[in-house]
Amino acid sequence: MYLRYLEELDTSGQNTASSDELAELCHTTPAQVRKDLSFFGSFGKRGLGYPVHELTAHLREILGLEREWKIVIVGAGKIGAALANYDGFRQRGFQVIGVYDNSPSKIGHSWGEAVVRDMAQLDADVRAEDSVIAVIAIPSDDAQNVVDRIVAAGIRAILNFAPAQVTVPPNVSLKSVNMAMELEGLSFALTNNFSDRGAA
Amino acid sequence: MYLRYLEELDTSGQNTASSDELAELCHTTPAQVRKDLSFFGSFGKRGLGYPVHELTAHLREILGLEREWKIVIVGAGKIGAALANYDGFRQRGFQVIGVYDNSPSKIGHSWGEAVVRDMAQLDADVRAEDSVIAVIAIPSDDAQNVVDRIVAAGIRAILNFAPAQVTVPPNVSLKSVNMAMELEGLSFALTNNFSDRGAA
DNA sequence: CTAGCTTTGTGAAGTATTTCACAAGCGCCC
DNA sequence: GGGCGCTTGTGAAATACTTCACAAAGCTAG
Repeated sequence: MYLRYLEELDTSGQNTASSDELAELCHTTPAQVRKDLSFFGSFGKRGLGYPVHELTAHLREILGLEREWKIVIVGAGKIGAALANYDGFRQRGFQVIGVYDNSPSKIGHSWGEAVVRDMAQLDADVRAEDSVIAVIAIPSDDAQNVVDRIVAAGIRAILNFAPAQVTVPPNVSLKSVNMAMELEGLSFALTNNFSDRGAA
Repeated sequence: MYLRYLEELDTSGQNTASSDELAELCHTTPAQVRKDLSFFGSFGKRGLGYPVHELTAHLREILGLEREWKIVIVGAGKIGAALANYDGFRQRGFQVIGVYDNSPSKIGHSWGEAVVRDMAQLDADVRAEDSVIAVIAIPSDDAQNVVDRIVAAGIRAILNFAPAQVTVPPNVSLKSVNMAMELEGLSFALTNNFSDRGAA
């Protein structure tokens, strides 16, 4: 989140940003900002603040964003199609290199710029590439099977949109986005007057 | 998350579940399960575990899911269209009652079952309904404007898919899903061998 | 070069969350 | 009905996270 705002400040031409300023942007406290950043190093200048451009570069390095990441989308249903054409990924430097499905009615069909390929090909395609993140957008029932398969194909990071809790070996990173669960969280907040100021 | 697994156990006919069992399903610890549930009441029976069916009902009540929630999707772009037709919402009992956009080329166009209506109508439509959650699926630039507008229209809960940090008054609940940020989290995990076992 | 204003980096203090560990309750069997 | 095995609910201990507060710098101006 810091990176996002720093990039904004950078393009707007601002040279330095204080922890106060970053805190306000990120809805947190100056002390929090300083502790967070100090975990990775000592980037600021006392009396001045943090050098926006340099800190941006440092954070990109820390996050591993210097490397070019590629994405394969698994599942060419509604969500998969939307993600395949979602500009946000490209804008943040993630390149969608393929969309896969195992339904014959979808294979070969082209969606936007991407052509849907057979799941069976995913293995080979992924082994050829390095630095691939898989985005799972398939029905819950198949989720674990497909995940096991792409893990076997050598994928080390998965972003899961299937509303199912999938399990991966400890050397694989997994993040899940469960939209219905988010809605249920909002339902709870409303019902109990919590006014959940949810994370980014 | 407990609710999700309890429903599964319930349909599979299991009558009781111990904290050990729930912990394993949810990738947490038995003590955590017991503390979490005890916050809301004393649902279990010592020596036996938790009554699956009853606890399911309790959790649904706690989460406010007895009420029927309605959803309006704001933005008929790729993400909006996908969400409008996403079955997961319906499956979890959320009813999509409208899709809105302000681009004339999209208004009137029907997407799946929903017809895209003019944003200008949203005010009136929402005031007529109670228990509406807005799902924001528009470009970042407009996000804050649109959010201000629907808040003014009386919406009290927002699920934001725009990759922008929006601000809402304290009596409004907001959750944001930022897909690019999730990917960057995975990038960090991979680059630093963290093997992030991300939340649901 | 010093005084004064600003802002970082960081131990220490203060909160919050998680885990431990065990008494108390429940069901079952004899 | 009493003993036994199991599992909850919960204070207390342990751990994690956030905030405080202040010394150590840097910048500016005179």
